[in-house]
Amino acid sequence: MSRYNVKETEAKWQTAWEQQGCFTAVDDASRPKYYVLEMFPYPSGRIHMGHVRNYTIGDVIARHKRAKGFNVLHPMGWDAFGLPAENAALEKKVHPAVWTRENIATMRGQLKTMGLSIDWGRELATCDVEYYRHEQKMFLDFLREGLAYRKESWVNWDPVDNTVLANEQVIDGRGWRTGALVEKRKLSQWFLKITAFADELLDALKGLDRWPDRVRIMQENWIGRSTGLRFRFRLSGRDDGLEVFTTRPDTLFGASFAAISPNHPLAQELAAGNPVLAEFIAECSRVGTSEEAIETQEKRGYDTGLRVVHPFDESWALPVYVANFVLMEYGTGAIFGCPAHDQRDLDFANKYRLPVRPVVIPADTDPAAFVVEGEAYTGPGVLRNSRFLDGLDAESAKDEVGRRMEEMGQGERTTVYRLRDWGVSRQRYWGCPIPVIHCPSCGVVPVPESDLPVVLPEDVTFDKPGNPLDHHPTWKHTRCPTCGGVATRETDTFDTFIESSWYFARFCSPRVEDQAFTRSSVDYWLPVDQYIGGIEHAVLHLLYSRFWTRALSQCGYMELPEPFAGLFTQGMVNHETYKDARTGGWLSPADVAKSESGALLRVDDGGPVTVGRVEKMSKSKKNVVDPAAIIGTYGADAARLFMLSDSPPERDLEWTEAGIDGAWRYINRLWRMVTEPPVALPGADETMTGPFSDRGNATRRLIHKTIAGMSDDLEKFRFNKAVARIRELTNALGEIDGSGEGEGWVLREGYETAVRLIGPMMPHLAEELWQRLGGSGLLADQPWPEADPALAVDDEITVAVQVNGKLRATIALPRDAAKDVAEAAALGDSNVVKALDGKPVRKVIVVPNRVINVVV
RNA sequence: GCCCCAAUGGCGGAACUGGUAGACGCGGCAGACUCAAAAUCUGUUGCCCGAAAGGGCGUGCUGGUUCGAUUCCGGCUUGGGGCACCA
Repeated sequence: MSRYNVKETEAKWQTAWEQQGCFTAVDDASRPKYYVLEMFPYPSGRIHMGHVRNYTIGDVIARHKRAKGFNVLHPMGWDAFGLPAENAALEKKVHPAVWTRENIATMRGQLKTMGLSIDWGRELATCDVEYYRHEQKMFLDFLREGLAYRKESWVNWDPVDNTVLANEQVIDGRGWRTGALVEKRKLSQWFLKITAFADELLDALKGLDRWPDRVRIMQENWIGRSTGLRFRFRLSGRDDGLEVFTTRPDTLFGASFAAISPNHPLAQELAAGNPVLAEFIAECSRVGTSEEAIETQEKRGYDTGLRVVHPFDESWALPVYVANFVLMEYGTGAIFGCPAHDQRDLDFANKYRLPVRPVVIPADTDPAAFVVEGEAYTGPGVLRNSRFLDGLDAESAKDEVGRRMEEMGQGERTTVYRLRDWGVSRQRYWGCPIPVIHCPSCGVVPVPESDLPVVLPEDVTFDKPGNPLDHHPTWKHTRCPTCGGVATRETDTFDTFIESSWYFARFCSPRVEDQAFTRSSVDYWLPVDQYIGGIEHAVLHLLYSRFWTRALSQCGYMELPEPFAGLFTQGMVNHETYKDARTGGWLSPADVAKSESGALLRVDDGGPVTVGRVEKMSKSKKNVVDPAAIIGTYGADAARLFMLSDSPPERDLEWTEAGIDGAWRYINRLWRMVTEPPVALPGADETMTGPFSDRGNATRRLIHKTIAGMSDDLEKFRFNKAVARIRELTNALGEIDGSGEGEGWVLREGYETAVRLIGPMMPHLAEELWQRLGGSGLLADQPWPEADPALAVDDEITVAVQVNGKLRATIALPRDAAKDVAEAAALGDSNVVKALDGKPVRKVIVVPNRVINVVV
């Protein structure tokens, strides 16, 4: 029995594909294109199982589309700027550039062992000046178009390290390295006007019909377009007013307080003369900048003593609080609180003993008996206790209040968005320099295009906290392009989401030097036909890319409404967790083995191990399996097969030893089957002739059903079903010993089909078997098999017969049998007669080719 | 806190648009081959009653719509993703 030599075989075909330039994409307007793109990896050091899953899925699609005749673009690059490289610099004393480039070299080598059909000639890294110089130009164009501007905004500040912290570096309100209480600081920063496209970004979601619904819903909610009323309260005892925004003007007569954000100018003004309020605002600023931190904290407020006058009742005053749950970024930074109909307002009112007055009463409820205590009522209803609104439904009441406010000139109906402009300044080293100069006399001056690129200097040190660009002896010192005087460069760098907002376009012409991409290449290749990545990018990365595409189009770079026509979001790769039963410390799967009794023990000292939950593979829980080790042992095809088997790709997948073993066994089974057939196969160049044994005919039906089914499965990303189907076919082919009439032919057809169908999933094994079956050329260049429609459907169908919805029998009927024929056959079945027990038949429902339900 | 998603045998999952629940795989059990083991192959395997034929129950919980619900609707529970400076 010969053995399948994975190592040799996989290396052999990888070399063959590379030498023949199989996957090199060439612009060719005469052919239909297909652009497959997986989200490019951050070069963290080594590839992980999430990458293996992502790139396996993408490669199956790319190879399938190639076989279907498309001109496929399938590139790879590196999202190479970012925080981890700077952390490595601090922790391991290695320069971010060195660390990043070494990681890229390692990961490129690892990816190449996966046998992906990638055009490596288009590889790019975003930390290379050849890449980021173009986004500096784009930024200057955005500036010119009014899409970029400066404003003050808040950052997390570590007062010990004197450093700006990312949200993930703030743990329970403290800096991750120093443990110091984090403060909020105001800095002048660059913003991109994504809100200018809010309506477009929202409305265009409808057209993204090959995106998952949940991603579209998440983006819709993120943009958060809502219509409401902006109006002005009169402040008693003051000349100015307080402008608030509400989406519930109907509840105005249920108001019991007004609240402003701690960052509201009025709060700042009052704090100047009020140390207690100043302290309260300072406390609020100690919570981080993230919305999560703000929304989950206990709702607290400070009564300013100010009162606002109810717009429809001069004698009605409401207290004004500074409240920690009011966001300055949304609406006007001030609200009125109606506790009965808003949960946050109710929690607040209960804490500060403010009145709770229901004004929207659900239909069929006695208004006198309707009380709101712990839970706010946010459903529909009829207005009560609301003077001129009484009796109206909530929607009409909103209109009525809006109309009257507009009449009085005290407010206006308006649309607001939850979406905020995109802050792109980062006080970090390892990123693209922002191409502006600060001049003491001219202010902020853009770097002239002729002076681009602004190159990130690599001769920096990390011995002091803060941004190394600030400490660099010469880099930031320059001359003002306008007046020629002494000036300094901006030392902030761009948010790394910028690099990932246009890399898909750069892949279209990655080597062009004087522009970001050629117009003809993006006109041909874009949009990306199928984009694949994790659901964690559902909002930010995808929304920024959609914005960037529009901004580039506005600046004349291209004419493209949407960057990604199709999107697929894959699930995570999980693994069981293990702990040392004595110390409670996490153990890696490699440190744990099953004993003869079946218990899990430590490999090194035989100590007891407790098994924890199945969780996302993470370094902190040590439940990681290294893909390189798996590929080294079982080969890329086994790893790829396991990634596609069992779990549907959008769901989480649990990595198990048993699963990879199963994939490995299947590969060897297929190898043996094709290389050691039970009878000599007819030659590859002979023409197939019948007749065939009954078993042969049945198998041929299955072969063609498998082609049809698998083609459909691949189009719909049902890779787990595709794997099940190919296994079913393999099982059936294994039943044939070749003794029946024409069975040699059936085996040849079956083996060839199976090999071609597994091509996208297990390309190395498929290529090797294709060669051994005498196939011509590379399998990678072969067209996808076509199903014979006459063989792909059954003539006879098993139909279920139910009595009152319960299954009582199954009967065999010809395909598409007439209703009366089906009904007669069903009623004649002995089990059905028995179940009917002589009762009169009231109705018979016949669903052709599926079910017959007899109702008695 | 807010937004989004998921839940089916011992396990991963299948079931097309509301029409035979459990395809395919893993694991288990029994057998073949072997001195033995591994590998491989064959049979069997949702749970309960039954010798069998067959019957009852069963898709996280709970209520509804329907001739018929894993699938649609209402209310929960548990787990996961995102929340604007992780990528």
